[in-house]
Amino acid sequence: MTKPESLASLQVDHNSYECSITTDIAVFGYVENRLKILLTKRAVGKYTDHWMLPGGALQSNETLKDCAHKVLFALTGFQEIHFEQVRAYSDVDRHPMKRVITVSFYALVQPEKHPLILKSGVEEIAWFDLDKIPNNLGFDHAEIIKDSHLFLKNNLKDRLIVGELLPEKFTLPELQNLYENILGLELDKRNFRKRIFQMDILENTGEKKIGVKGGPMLYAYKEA
Amino acid sequence: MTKPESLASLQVDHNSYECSITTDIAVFGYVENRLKILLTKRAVGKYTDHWMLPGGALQSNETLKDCAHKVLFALTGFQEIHFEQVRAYSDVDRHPMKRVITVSFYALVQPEKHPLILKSGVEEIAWFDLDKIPNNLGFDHAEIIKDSHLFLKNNLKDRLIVGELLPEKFTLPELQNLYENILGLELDKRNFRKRIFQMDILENTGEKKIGVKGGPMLYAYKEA
DNA sequence: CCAAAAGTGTTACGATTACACCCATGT
DNA sequence: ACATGGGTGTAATCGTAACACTTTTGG
Repeated sequence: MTKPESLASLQVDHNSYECSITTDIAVFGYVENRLKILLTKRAVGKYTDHWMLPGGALQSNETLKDCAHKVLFALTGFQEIHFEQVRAYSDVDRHPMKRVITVSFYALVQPEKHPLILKSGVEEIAWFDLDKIPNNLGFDHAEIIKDSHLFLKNNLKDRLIVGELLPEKFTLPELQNLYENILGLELDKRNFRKRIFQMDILENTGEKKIGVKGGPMLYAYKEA
Repeated sequence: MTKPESLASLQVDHNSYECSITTDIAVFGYVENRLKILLTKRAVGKYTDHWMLPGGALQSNETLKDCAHKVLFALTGFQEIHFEQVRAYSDVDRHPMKRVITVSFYALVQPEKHPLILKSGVEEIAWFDLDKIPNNLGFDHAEIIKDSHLFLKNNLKDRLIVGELLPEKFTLPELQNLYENILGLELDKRNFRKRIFQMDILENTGEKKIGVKGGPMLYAYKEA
């Protein structure tokens, strides 16, 4: 015999338990030859004196991805960013005020294209080196960052989703340094070039980057 | 100037929008030398005449994983199953009655250890061959199954998480067949054995499986 | 002109693939 | 006894990793 009340609770109806949902976004950027993550201090709420990921509440008329777009725009002004869902976090006590479940996303942006401005409700905003993250982040955001970084690493193995992190035209040493930053290891120059060229995704622009010794060629992603 | 109302809505407080949450579970099993998935027909609710994944509503005092355990136990009696989170689904109209977000999990079980019984609230329950899934599943469960199967395939590449799908002692041809079913391709017998033995995770029990021609050796996962 | 960084090929190694016969068992 | 499936090794190929010098440019 199964308890009838436990079965009733399985079913979604108008009396079902409901819960607030947020999205938190791990935005990675590549600044000063280092992979960074975007953190904010918020003007209101519980964790006003803690750095945390941009994040905010889901509304009734939007998907989680919509919500991520909205939230990031409201807190940073960033628009037309590509997101990938990472996972959901549901510890009962993860939010100090009430039960809140969060779904995390990651995004890759070029900081040069997206200057940091203080939107209202945001007290501070800054890029943090991945190994210099404050150790008193709000909520479970340290764990979310760890998971998102791992996700990014794993995605790098297969595809080359790094486009968003670099300017339109970039040099191969810049791309290699980015890979090394994401993966946290050093790569052989010649083998790296071989691999990238084999992928057949870059186009030599014919231009050289000036102001850099050696005069490296500038590449861009192929059309089509 | 940012609109103040959009910012207010970001913050989680006592007036925040709340929404029902469910977990749906893709339970894979290995029956009659085929990889299968467990589907149910429910006695109540919107989709009574559709097959669907076991799933149910999150309560206030449980994590998503807790919920998955509870739901699967209530609908099948299965206990002590290992779950992995796959992803969240949040289309606004994915549930016909009201807004419901679901987080999917996958699990691997041995059907022999978990005979199918009809628990109350369940009208039918059965293992379905992955390529013979009814085409009118409830909700977005077809998509969830597709994603979960992909997740399983990808996990197989690295680790050997297949333990739960086989009895304690099994033969190498059985293991190979399982791999072939999950991956959907044929593997070379000798190369497969080489790979598995290199992993150094199996222990030869010294016994032979009887009732099978050729007299195959039985293996078990190593301790420690 | 010197220092610093970019660019370029080849070889060695390990991993993966392809492939065919004998042996053990159940019927 | 025979048919069915289990078990075994080697050679060829491919992908990956190791490695040093020349060229270009800025200072």
